[in-house]
Amino acid sequence: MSTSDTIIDAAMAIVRDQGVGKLTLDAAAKVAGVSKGGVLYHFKSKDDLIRGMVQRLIDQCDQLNRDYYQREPEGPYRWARTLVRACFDPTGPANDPVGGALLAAITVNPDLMAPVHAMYALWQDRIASDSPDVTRAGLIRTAMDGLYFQRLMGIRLGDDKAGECLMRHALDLLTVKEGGPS
Amino acid sequence: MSTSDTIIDAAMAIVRDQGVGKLTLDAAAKVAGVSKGGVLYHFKSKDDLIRGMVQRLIDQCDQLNRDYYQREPEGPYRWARTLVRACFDPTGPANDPVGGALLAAITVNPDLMAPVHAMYALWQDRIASDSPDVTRAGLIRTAMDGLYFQRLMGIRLGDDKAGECLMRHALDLLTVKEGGPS
DNA sequence: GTTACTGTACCGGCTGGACGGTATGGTGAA
DNA sequence: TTCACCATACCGTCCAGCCGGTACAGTAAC
Repeated sequence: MSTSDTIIDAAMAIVRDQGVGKLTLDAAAKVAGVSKGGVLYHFKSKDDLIRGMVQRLIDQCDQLNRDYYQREPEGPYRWARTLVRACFDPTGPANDPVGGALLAAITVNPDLMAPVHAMYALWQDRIASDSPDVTRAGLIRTAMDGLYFQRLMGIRLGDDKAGECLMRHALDLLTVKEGGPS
Repeated sequence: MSTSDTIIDAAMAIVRDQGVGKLTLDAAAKVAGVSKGGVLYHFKSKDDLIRGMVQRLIDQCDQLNRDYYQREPEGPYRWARTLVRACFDPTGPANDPVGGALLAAITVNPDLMAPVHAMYALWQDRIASDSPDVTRAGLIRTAMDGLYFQRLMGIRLGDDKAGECLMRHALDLLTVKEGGPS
């Protein structure tokens, strides 16, 4: 793994374990096993480091979604269903609040959220492209954001079983019933 | 209004307008029209100030929910419906990202989130108390968290009309149909 | 009513440390 | 010897928290 990736991993770990406030160039360097100069060689500034973290998160999420999309059967709400599945992937970046990258971005410099906004717009388009009821799909998608939010905030509402139920319920709402009511 | 409240208002305004990173004791003092010494007289430390902000937010949310609960017709999912209505209140703390208090808390010191966790548990109990399908109610509630998340992150997925649709759809899912499928 | 004392509310300067960023030195591979 | 890669040393700034004051009530004894 490249040094850049090692540094990003270190920064992610700090945010996850100690909070955004503890993310400093010194700390990231120490955890990554390099010097601060090393960090600043790969990232011109702290903003740049956070930019890297956000990009990493986006890439991971996007890759995860593409993988799940392949496995998801065709039909209406395919993208929305994909989003639900990916959100409950135990190894995905949604779990294990690696998403602290977002917290770092929005607190240090809101401009760093631009790539995230772009990605959200992209996902919105994807969902809209194959959802018979965009509002329904949007609601479920927003619920997935809620899960993300709860994980970021350290809120634990139910056990794994409750999470499983939630996922099934969400997928159920994204299944078009034959002859059912609108 | 007491000086303490004025200071909290000032801190909230700073977080909302300039971001969490700009929240310093000096800045809060300046906006509140007192000196830093004055701030530290009312709040023993910066953590203590953020504690006050979080508590204010919790109180506001709780009050809003109680108000809406009174107005909400009786029946199943009453608490869940209340939560949806309150979430779309244009004057409520959910809109207009005053909730930056949460960002301040989780970034500066995750321990400060403890009161929030407690409140979430309380709401969970309320919802569970009158929801025929707790998973359904939990999903909608999580979607409301998602809205909150999107607002915090500056993500704007649809216009006001889309928001209106989302609310109606959520309420619709919390309406027990006569003779409908389970 | 005046003096002495006490507590509340607030001011403003100071400092020690942390942190972002720079400048420069070193080192191994090509 | 050149260049990518990283280390070390250092600087300027910012900020939390501390502390010595001030103003202004009460209040109580004389």
